[in-house]
This record gives sequence, structure tokens and C-alpha cells, in this order.
Amino acid sequence: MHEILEQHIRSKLGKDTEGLEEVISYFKPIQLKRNDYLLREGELCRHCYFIVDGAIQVFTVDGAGNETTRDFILEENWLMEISSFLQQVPSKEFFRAIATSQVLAVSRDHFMELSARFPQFEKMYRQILELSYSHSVYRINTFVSMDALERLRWMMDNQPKLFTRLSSKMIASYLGISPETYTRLKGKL
Amino acid sequence: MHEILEQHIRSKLGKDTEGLEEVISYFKPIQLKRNDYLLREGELCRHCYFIVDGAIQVFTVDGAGNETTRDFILEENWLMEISSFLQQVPSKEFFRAIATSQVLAVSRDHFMELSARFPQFEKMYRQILELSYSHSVYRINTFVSMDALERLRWMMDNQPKLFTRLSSKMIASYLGISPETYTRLKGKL
DNA sequence: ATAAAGTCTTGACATTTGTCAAGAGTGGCC
DNA sequence: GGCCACTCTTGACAAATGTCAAGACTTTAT
Repeated sequence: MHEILEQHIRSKLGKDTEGLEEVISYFKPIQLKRNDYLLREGELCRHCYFIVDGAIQVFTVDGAGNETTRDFILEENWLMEISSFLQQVPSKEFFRAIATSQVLAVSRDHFMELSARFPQFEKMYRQILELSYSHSVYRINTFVSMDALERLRWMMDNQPKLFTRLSSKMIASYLGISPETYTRLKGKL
Repeated sequence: MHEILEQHIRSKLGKDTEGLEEVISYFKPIQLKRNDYLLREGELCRHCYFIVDGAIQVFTVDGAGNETTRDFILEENWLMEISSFLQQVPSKEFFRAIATSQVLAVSRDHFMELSARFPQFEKMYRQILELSYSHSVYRINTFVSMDALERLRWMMDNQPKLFTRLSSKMIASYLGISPETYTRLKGKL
């Protein structure tokens, strides 16, 4: 498990990876079954997660119990609830495993320590932030300007992998529509 | 103009601001009138901007000419088109002044140089990324899960300042609805 | 000062999307 | 193997939102 994280970090940083073994030693493995939670609304996000294998659904729940998915995080990607993690305020989001998953978690305290001690770790963190931010800007622009059918087409063009791994219900919650509407849109493609 | 940037950086970094004067010297002033553009779709985003005074609309335009606003950037905030700036690919967004504005711009090359030479500058950049990212996560969750009236109420609760400075048309484009729908929603408040 | 352009509102109507209900199919679990 | 919970689909209808057109009003440019 840790080897995959090691390879991932090397691919981001190149050769200059002094202290990499120590950095990795702070990550603790977590095994998740389908529908296990990594984080629930109201809890503090005390860890930064690296998804080694599997898939995590990041979603919110409104007063009527409707789930809306902000993102799906697949293997070899990073995950945290940024405002809860940084400011230690209650999370608005849930993180739930879609399938059996292996995750590596580093605590907030260790994360801060590693950022301070290893400039290369901080650099990688910055890269993750840049990617996550530009990804979310994309999602905002897509979502706000397109209707449901356009969003579905966009998802098919840009995230085709997701269709092979998600239920229809989950795809609908990512598109921000009801499952019934999703069923009907499929007929219009 | 530069004094405001200096104060802003000090407020973010505290006392440890060695080299601050040199950092600031790389920022060049730009004056904008209403409806002047800082960036257009298709151009490369070659600068990082600090808004000293005024307001900038960040928006996209679809095939039918409809404008959708991702964000309004007011004075004492930072602005860039992150994916265009980092990867030097064409921008998907427009940046346009809503009112007379004063902006300080640092070129991409200088920005990279400053990040490399001044750890404190890099730290501030990271803070800006963290804030921008958590802000955009909020916007996604708000937008995807709420209907138009709920989004309007959310905006009134969380961004009340904007109403004093924006036309109805702009507010509608931020809410992702037509101006007519916005007019009607106001009656339901 | 005046004309032109743009904004805001309102009404009528079309389209999109949601809600509720029912039934067929699917997969997990004992 | 059989039951249970869940998903997916379909139909009927309701609610939300968009589009188009018109008129009053405001702002901008000359």
C-alpha cells in the first residue's frame, strides 16, 4: 500500500525526494467496505486522505434528505474537507466508500509538521491544491451554465470512466438531477 | 496603491516579511474603466492580479451568448484563471471591470521567481489557494443542491455586500437564472 | 438636450425538471 | 431457495424556470 503512495509522490516531485520514507511512515492504512464512512457532516476533518484503491463519494445532504455529490475520488487521488481540515470547523460534507477501498490517512498535526519540515512535501500539497481548485472552477462553470442534458454530455466527454463504476442514482446526484430525470435524459442522447 | 498591497500581505503573513519591498516592486499598476477587460476567453492568463479598488466580474459565455458569472472579485482580493495561468492554455473565462478599478499585476515569470526566492511569498500563495478552493467548494455545494430561491436566500445571507454593488442582471447571472426569473423571485422573498 | 442603448418589470406561453406512484428487475442475505 | 431491500424505469401531473414580446424607466454617448 505504501509503495503506491511512494510512486505517486515521486511522479509529482521527480528526483528530489529526500525524507520521503519518513514522510510516508506517517500515513496509516484504513480499510473500507462499501458504504463505510470516512467523514460525516458535523464531524471535524482531522485527516488528509490518499485513496490507494477504490472510490469515495463526496456529498452533502439537505433538509429533505436529498444527497448531492460534489465529487468522486478514485484511486491515486487526494481527499479532504478543506475548510474543516484547516479551520477545524464542522464538516458540511460526507465521505463514503462506494466500493471496498484502501486509504492512507495522515493526521492534521502530522500533515502540518511534514509541511513545515519538508519543503518538497509542501510543494506537493500546493500542487494538489492547484489541481483541486482548477478542477472545482471547471465544475462551477459547467454546472452553472449548462442544463441537465448538456451536463450529462459534458460528463460523458470528460469523465467517461465514472460511468463504468457508478450506479445511476450516483450519477444523477453528481449531475444535480433526480434519478427519474436521468433515466429520461438517457433516452435523448 | 502599492501601500494597500503591502498592508494586505502583512496582514496575511505577520511580521516575517523580509524582502517585501522587492516583492511589491514587481507589481505593475493597471487602471480600468467600467467594462474594460483584464482577460478574454481564448487568451493566455499571463498575470496574477491583486484588486486594489473596484470590482471584477469573472464569467463565461456559452454558444448562445449567455453570460454566467463564477465570481465577483472585490477590492483587496486576488484573481487569476488558474488553469490558464499554470498550464498556459487558453482561458475559458473573461475578467471584466464592473466599475472603475485599480489593479496590481505581477507577470507569471515574476510570480514564479518570487515563489522560488521568497518562502513567505509561496506561503501566502498557498493561503490564497486554500481560501479560493474552499470558497469554490462552498459554491459547488450551494449551487448543485439548491433551487433558485434557496440560492438567492443563501446569497443574501452570505454575500449581502454584493447586492449594493451589482445590477440585477449580474446577480441573475451569478445565481444561474434569467433576469426575468430573478425579478419574479424578488417578489417571493 | 436629445437620441440611443440598455435595464427592469410584467404577461403569456413553452420547456425542463421534480414528485409521486406503481411495477419489473436485481442483488444480498439468512 | 426465497425474502427483502434497493434500483431502475415509466406514466401522470405539478412546479420551476426559460423565452419572447412589450412598455416604462435609467443611463450613456454625442
